[in-house]
Amino acid sequence: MADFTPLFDYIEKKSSVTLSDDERGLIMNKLKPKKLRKRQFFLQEGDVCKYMGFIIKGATRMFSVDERGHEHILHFGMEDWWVGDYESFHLLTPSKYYVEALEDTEMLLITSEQLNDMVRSIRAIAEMLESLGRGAAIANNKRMHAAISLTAEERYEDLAKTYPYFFNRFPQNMIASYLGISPETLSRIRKMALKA
Amino acid sequence: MADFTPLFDYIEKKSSVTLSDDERGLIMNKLKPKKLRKRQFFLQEGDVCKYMGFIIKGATRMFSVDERGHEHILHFGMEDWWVGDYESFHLLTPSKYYVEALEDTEMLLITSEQLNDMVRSIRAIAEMLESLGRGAAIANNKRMHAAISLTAEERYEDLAKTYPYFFNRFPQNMIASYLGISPETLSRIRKMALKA
DNA sequence: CCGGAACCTTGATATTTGTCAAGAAAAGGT
DNA sequence: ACCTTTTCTTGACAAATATCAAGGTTCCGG
Repeated sequence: MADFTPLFDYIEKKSSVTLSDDERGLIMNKLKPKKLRKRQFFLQEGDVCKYMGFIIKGATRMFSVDERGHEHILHFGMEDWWVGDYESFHLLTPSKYYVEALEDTEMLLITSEQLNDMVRSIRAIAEMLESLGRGAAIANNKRMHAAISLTAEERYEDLAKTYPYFFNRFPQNMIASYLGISPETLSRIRKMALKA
Repeated sequence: MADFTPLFDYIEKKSSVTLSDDERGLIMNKLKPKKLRKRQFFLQEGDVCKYMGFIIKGATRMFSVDERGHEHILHFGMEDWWVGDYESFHLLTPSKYYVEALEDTEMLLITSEQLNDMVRSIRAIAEMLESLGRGAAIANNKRMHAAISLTAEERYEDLAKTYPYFFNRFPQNMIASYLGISPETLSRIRKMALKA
């Protein structure tokens, strides 16, 4: 039996609405548990992202691979985050991304139709989505602003402040990829930062 | 008397819901027309962004200024776009950005409370916001992906495909700022592109 | 606990992009 | 149409970052 507690807590926190027992039951019927082993893929390039996943435990990365074979990490995922290619999920277009488990991961999956059902029937879900959308818009703006206005070093420092726990959890070469710089450059930046 | 037609059309298109005459009247009461002359500021750094503006006619840019005095354009705005600092608008925090008219501009302004009222009373508005949020999330992901994975030249080509009309409307140095590169680099990239 | 894989660092060098400065071209106001 | 301001281009040079290669760690599975 999967543990839905983190999801219930998350919905109530994001929506500031309490879930009834009926609603909890409904949610448990709609979301389907899924386990991924480390290195297993949740989504592969070219596939349609049929599910969004809520992470109960574990971590993921979403990345693309360019013509030269280089990987570019667009998002990490961890406990209490939703993962998946939002564009593909909503438009049903083939994804340009991979989503891969970085640790053994437990998720709860939902399809687009099921999500729409729940938005209609459960007020807390609708409000959670609004809140999620707002937060994402604000976070995206910040990250985009950093990308166009900061140097690699400043982006590193910004990330270290915003998501310090990334550094305990993800290998440095992936953090470099997330920042849009090479692993070597990140290594050198960190050496500088120690002295300063 | 301000012309609300573009806004009505926009709401109906985004929501796929038809507005009643009552709803149109309500909208006309809530949104307040505002004209900006070229170079006039809609928002200045340090101020709270009390209004979001829907552009009827004209164009704007939203930008920050760093310690070295360099400007970084995060967003352009033009007809049928909403402009303002979303973070400041929702959290009522001082903005880090300026929003400036690049042409004589006519907008319709709305406050956070008025928007909330309308979301509750007019279904089309709620759906428009959902659609807007979805579209913004998708566009943000694309732009962020471009920022971490493409070279300056590739980002230029991508922009030329996605928003070709930017080049007719905005000076090249601003487009460079939007791309996160120097005006000189953009000039050189364009020269290369002609030959290739 | 051993061996391989993944990860990190460092150096040398190449490439990309930024900076500064000057002049040319274009745009805008009166 | 003229003058001023803004914008664009070009060149020389500097700085930032990527690439390639090698060696040293650390981590993990058997």
